[in-house]
Amino acid sequence: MNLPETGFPMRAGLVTNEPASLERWAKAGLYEKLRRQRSDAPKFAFHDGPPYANGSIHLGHLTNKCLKDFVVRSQGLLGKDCPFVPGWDCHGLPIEHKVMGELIKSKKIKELEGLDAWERRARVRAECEQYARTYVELQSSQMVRLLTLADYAHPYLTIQPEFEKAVAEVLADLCARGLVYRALKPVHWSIANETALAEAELEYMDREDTSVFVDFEAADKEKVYDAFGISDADRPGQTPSFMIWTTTPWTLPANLALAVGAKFTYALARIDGNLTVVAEALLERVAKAAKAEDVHVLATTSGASLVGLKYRHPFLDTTPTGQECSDACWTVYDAEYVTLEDGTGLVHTAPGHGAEDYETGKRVGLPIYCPVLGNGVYDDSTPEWLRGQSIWKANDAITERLRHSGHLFHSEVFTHSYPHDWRSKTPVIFRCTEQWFVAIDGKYSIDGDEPRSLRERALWSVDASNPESVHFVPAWARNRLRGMLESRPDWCISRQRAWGLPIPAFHTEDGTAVMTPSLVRHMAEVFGVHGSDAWFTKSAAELLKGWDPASDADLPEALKGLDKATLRKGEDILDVWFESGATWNAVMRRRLGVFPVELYLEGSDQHRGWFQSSLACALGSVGVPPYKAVVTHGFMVDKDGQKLSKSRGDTIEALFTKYGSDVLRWWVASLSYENDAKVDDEFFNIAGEAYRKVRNTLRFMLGNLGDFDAAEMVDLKAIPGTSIDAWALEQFEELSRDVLAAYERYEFRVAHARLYAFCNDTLSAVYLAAIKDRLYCDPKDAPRRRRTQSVLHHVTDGLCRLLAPILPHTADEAYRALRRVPDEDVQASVHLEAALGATGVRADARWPRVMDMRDKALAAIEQARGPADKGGLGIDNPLDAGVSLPSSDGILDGFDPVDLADLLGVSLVSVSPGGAEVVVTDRRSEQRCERSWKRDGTVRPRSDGGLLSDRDAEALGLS
RNA sequence: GGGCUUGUAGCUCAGUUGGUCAGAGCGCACCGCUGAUAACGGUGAGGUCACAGGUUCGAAUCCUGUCAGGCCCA
Repeated sequence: MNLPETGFPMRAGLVTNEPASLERWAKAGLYEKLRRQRSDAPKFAFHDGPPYANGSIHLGHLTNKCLKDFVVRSQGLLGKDCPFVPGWDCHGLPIEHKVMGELIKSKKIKELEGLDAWERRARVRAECEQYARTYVELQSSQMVRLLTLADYAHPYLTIQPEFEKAVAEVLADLCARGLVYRALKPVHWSIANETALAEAELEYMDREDTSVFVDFEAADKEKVYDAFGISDADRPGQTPSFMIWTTTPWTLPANLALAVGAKFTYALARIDGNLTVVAEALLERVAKAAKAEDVHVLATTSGASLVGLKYRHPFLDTTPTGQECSDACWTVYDAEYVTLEDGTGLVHTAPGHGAEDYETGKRVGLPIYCPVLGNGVYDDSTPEWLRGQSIWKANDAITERLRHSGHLFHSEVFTHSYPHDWRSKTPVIFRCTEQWFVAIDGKYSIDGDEPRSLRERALWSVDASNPESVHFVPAWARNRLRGMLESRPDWCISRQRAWGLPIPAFHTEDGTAVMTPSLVRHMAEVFGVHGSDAWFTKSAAELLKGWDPASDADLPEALKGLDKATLRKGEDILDVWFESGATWNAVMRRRLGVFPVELYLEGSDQHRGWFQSSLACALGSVGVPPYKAVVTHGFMVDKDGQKLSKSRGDTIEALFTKYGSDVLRWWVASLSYENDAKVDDEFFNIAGEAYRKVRNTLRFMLGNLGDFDAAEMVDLKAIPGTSIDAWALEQFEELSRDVLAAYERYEFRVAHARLYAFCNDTLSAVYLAAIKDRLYCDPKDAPRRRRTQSVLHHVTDGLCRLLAPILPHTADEAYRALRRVPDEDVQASVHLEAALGATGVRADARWPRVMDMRDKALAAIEQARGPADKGGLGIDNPLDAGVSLPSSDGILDGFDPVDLADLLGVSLVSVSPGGAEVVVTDRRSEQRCERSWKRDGTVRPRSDGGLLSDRDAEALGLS
């Protein structure tokens, strides 16, 4: 008897054995070795999007990191060279915020307060860098433990000088295209610290404010009456007003427009004598608030018919454009954000003091007017009675003024939740500041092509009718990206922080910003050599050594003679999205020398993030999208499909030790990743079960190859097509084709399902069951046994390779077990292999029909198991049965009856050429071979006294 | 509130351009094997295809709306 024997254990012990594999791969230098080995192979350029270097890896990263590794390893399997440089996003507010918090907590902040602004920033940056590097280390080790294959020895970090240089290069390109401009934009502003604040730096606290209902007199009363359809005879002589409600009276000096909702209904009403326009639905509440007694509606009309009407400002005579409401200012517009929640349904709009107001202002062409200085007082553009006054005090002054001039309908004090500066705990305001923008609609031309804007180029690059368009998986991702591109406003790329890449702009003494392409290119070189810290430690003159204003063609004539020493460094840093948007340049184009890249693969949130920022940067810089294909995956949700709570569940380390990476990866491979995936412990357990099944199939095959040497391999393509070995081999080659095709299309779920089904159905249930008899009982060297082992070896080898992208540890373990590689030999690895090629074997074309007959026969055998009164024969063990198979039109001609019997698990099969039905017979009266347990009709006592069949007697050398 | 997206057996999912199936795996139940054994094999039960309308000779598959989720905005 040749029973299975293998060192490949049934129990995986992933918790200890995976780290051993990692160590082995590290010793062998697997990543570098693979690169060398594939140096002449076609390249597959795959680019890692940088996760943020903050915190530990969690479930959300699991899909992303596994899917990426599936790509890397499956491309290797397909014979490609797929270098993969992992990256981290290291700059940005979350880290700076965290670091500042720690500095405050540890009182170290006090040490910094005495320093000058640049020194202080440099110190904070040093802390931030340390913080980021700590998390890069942590995450990197976790990703390694997840068995992902990447150049972890040489990651890209957005804080590396060469990376910073590459980002600045892209910025220089955009400048050269004329896409970068400076303009006003409202931001959260802390008056106490005179600085812009980000969302994360706000604390919402209750605050008491005065809210006012203000009447804005119509500029042309007749037009208002027209809008309400009031006939000439019915028109009152009085001039009607538009009533607004605001909680920030101090922004009224900056009022430039009113907004209404086009689809709402507005009433022209007389409220205690006031003739005013208010949303119909809010009229009652407004009247009640002011305790008005006499309310009478004259007429109603839609918001749409109010659009375009003009009004007079309650206390200003001229707009900031110097005109008297003949321009775009002081007009009623339609805006989507108008609601009937509260107020009057007419919204006071000050583009310099609100985000939505700003958008409206941009849309209809209003100036972005902000009469408030950084320290919170009005500037000289305001009326004398406001000039130099603090806005908080002005609230009262303005309210009083309105009251006296009869514009104040009502005012009341009330408490609401209001944003405060997290450090000074003082209320924050919206204030316009100068920011850097990338123009989305500015046309430019590259290499003399037709001038088109970033938006046009981006839309075209994702347009399905463009033959060179980006490929999207899943297909709807195209629409999602397009929708966002269509509506996105200009990109604000500046931030008022320290932890980031400085925007290399300088300012002349009169405040003019200087940032020419060649100046930025010069600074790119400086960053490349000294890192961006140089911006904080060196003077403008030092930084600009080597840049000659006189020969800078883009510098206005007036500035050509400027003295570099008089320039002041800009204090803005770049939006981190700009940095990650330029990774293709730093990592792929400059470092690896490939552009554009084959594939970007990220979560669906990156439609707004990385996919878009990368596209904008590349189109502006090179004119070509950075990626040829984009794959997106969904998010992790809990068991019930709800958003995953941050505090939930296990740490990633706990998952490693509880299940092992191969099990986690097997689970990820099973996901339809384009949708959201539910996570739960139970699912990992299920994945573990499936993993064990695959493992056991491998183990059984390895066991039966324990005495087989690859040198004994028979010529596979010479195997007769009617043999079950040819069938199995062909099944494997079909599997291989399907799995490789699925890998090529990033359909890991399909590959996963095919592999699992092949192990269970094709192998475990059919082929392995059928060949057991010959493997166990044929003489060791019998041609039939060696032939089967040859196929088994080939299939095992091939299967390991196909599994390798998903189960890197287990596949390698099995691959090495198959070759009996000693532990100390670290070189052999399945991950260096490509998939097996086709052998050219041709299984008989009748096999599908033979398998159909097998199904029928199995059903008949199942039937025969039942007791006699249920039409059965009472046969429990299939080996107690014999089967006669019908072979109409010669379907079974040339097939070996022993193969057929093994395929059915019965003792004997006879072929009946004229038969029509499968006939099962009871063979329990026949002798049973002690060795093979078959009752094949040749069993008789042998010379040693045992009851054996002919085959088994021969195997034992008995007669 | 808007853009994109999901809702098919207890669970995870397949179901191409509307008309042979309402399918697979897991789980569950029952049975076999005991020379893959903390394994292996076989059989079976389970669904008004989220809900409500509509188009059609006919819809899980097309349209509209509702409900419940997800991502990103507002």
